[in-house]
Amino acid sequence: MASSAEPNKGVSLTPRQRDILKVVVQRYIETATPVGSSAVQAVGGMDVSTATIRNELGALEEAGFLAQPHTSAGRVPTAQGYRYYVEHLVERTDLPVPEQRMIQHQFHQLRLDMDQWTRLTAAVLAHTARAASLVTPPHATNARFRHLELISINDATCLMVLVLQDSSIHQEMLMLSDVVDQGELSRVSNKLNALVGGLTLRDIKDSTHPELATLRGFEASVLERVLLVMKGAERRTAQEIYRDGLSHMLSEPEFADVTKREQALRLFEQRRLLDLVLSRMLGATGVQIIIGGEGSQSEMEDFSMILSPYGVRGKASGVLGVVGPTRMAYGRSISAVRYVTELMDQLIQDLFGQ
Amino acid sequence: MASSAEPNKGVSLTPRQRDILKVVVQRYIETATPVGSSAVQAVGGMDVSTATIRNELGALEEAGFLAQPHTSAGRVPTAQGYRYYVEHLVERTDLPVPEQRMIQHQFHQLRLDMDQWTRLTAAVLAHTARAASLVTPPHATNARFRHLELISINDATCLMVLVLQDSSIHQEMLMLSDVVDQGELSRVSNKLNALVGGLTLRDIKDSTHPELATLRGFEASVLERVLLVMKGAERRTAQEIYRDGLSHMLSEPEFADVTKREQALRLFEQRRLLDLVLSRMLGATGVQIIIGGEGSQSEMEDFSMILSPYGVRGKASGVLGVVGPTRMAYGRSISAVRYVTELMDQLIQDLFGQ
DNA sequence: TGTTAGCAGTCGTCATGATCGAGTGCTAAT
DNA sequence: ATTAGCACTCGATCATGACGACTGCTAACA
Repeated sequence: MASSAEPNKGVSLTPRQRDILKVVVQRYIETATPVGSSAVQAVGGMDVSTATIRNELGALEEAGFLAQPHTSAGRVPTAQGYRYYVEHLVERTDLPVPEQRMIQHQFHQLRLDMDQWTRLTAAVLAHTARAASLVTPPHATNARFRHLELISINDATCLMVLVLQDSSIHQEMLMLSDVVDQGELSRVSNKLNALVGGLTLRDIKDSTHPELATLRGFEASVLERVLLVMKGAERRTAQEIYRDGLSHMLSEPEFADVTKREQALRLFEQRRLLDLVLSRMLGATGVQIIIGGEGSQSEMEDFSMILSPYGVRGKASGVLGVVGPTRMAYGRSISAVRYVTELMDQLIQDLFGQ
Repeated sequence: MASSAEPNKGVSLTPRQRDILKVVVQRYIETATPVGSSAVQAVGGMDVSTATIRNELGALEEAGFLAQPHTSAGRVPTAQGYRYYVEHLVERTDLPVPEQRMIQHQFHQLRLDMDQWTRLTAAVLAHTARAASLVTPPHATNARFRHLELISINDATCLMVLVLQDSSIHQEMLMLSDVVDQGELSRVSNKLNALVGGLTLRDIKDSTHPELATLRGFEASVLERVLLVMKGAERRTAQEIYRDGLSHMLSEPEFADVTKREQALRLFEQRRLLDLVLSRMLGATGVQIIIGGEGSQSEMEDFSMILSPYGVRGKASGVLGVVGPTRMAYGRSISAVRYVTELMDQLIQDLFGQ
């Protein structure tokens, strides 16, 4: 299920230490306040004394799983502590069946286009995980030409609508150097449809079709633009990242602080960083958990992400997941991401599966 | 420029009172702290004593333009005070020319589709006004059929792509009851294109064309779906409201409070209320200023909006503007909204103008 | 009559300091 | 290995009082 950036060192925790670590993490996730030895005893139903627990807590801190904000405070999980928790300790529960039903219902209820569909996914995910969600629309990794339409807007402009095999739609305004009327536009688009219909970017470039080489000025420039768009469609994670549930994240107590809040908003509004992380996910398998921005920019230090690629690899796939503070409800979020991923896999399989 | 929900009663302020009110509002917008008599004297360069100013402040409070948070605090503008300010007192400056240049540059630099265009508008507006921005993509009030394309996805599904005259693109999945191959789909779309191309919703309904009445099962159901989509395109403010610059708003001091922050996020995330306000704007002319949610839901009590319709009325128009706390920088925001509106008017005129 | 100086009074803000208690680590006994 | 006990640390809370930013009012003044 989870990636492991670091192999968690030569750690071998005793069963009791694992119990204690689990209680500390769960309790801290719940209350957002440092967890002391007596709380562990009470909540965890331990039948050892607080002193023993204190010793164990000390050991866990020594090993790097816990930290103390200040001398007389309880313990707080470190990134490594969370990592161990999600890998070995968290219970992998399924979403309650009624909730599954409700979600399925929402998807089947509406006839949707891809964008609305993606938006709905983001909303459902945010609501279910009670966290901020991210979803990229599904798209193919190999752009394959499906259909081109050129529509005259005015004397100097036309609208180019390009549909790819993954049913993604790309539109662009074309500035014309000469006046070209709709009849001519239709002729050009028909010709190109016939010539490159069903081909991938590579196919087109490698094509030895005699007519391709002899395209005239305007036709050639349209094709060039088409190739550019197809290239863009392959490279980009997505035209847009759909987001929802920001309010869930910002009502967490860690964001009472102004600077923390601004950090969160920057992370969420700037496309740059998200693009980076999400596009990396496209190559992965299964639910990935990134804690404290492991490996990537320091801007994500205090955030965790639970992400998963979805769809049919190559044909129509995207990434979905949730973001939150490192102290996020991993259990619930993982369940939600996993379930929604499976659902999307299913839906896309039905549409694009061979 | 501005709408006036209330005709500002029988108010006649003396010149001095207007000066003082102006200083109080400007100063409060700047510092977010109540403004006292001595501050008015210092900032406003008044050559009367603080005592006199106090008298005037009392009068302004009496008249409903100012309020006191508590006995020994300075004055704070009321909604009515802001209203008077934006109607009579605010200086209508233009955006500095270098800034205008930068904005123009951004728009001309990129070849864009409508959605990217709208997104850029939101970003520019947020950045210029240093506030949260809202933009709806331009669309025609009378949906006019332009082009239909049906694309087979699999045996039971096809993708319907509908382009309207305003160059808005609408896509939808169609579930087929029978297997229909691409050839048949093309035949149907060609037929419909020929039949209803260039017509409005009304035209189509009123049409007496003999072939329209004799459409068979599948063809009829496609047309029906087309009409549904066109209807939807007319009614909705927009498929999507583009938002940006939320971080600007949330870093205002009034949103340090958790409940205020959640109120802001609800306002921004929920489409319902925004839809309502924005669609009302489509019928208006010029920059509209809504202070403290005047007239509408109480959920907007502490917020102001500066909105403006843009585009070519009927052919391709939308709404853009900014949102902020009632204590927002009206001057700058108004300039920004006005300038961006003019720019968009220009751009759309170039594209769709007769 | 409009303006102003002066003054008593209100009330939030801030720094101070005492108290409380949650939680620790250590030690010595079991 | 576990545990009871204890001294200690340190943030959170709260009352206190000084401060000062305001006010409104009154009485004198131009």
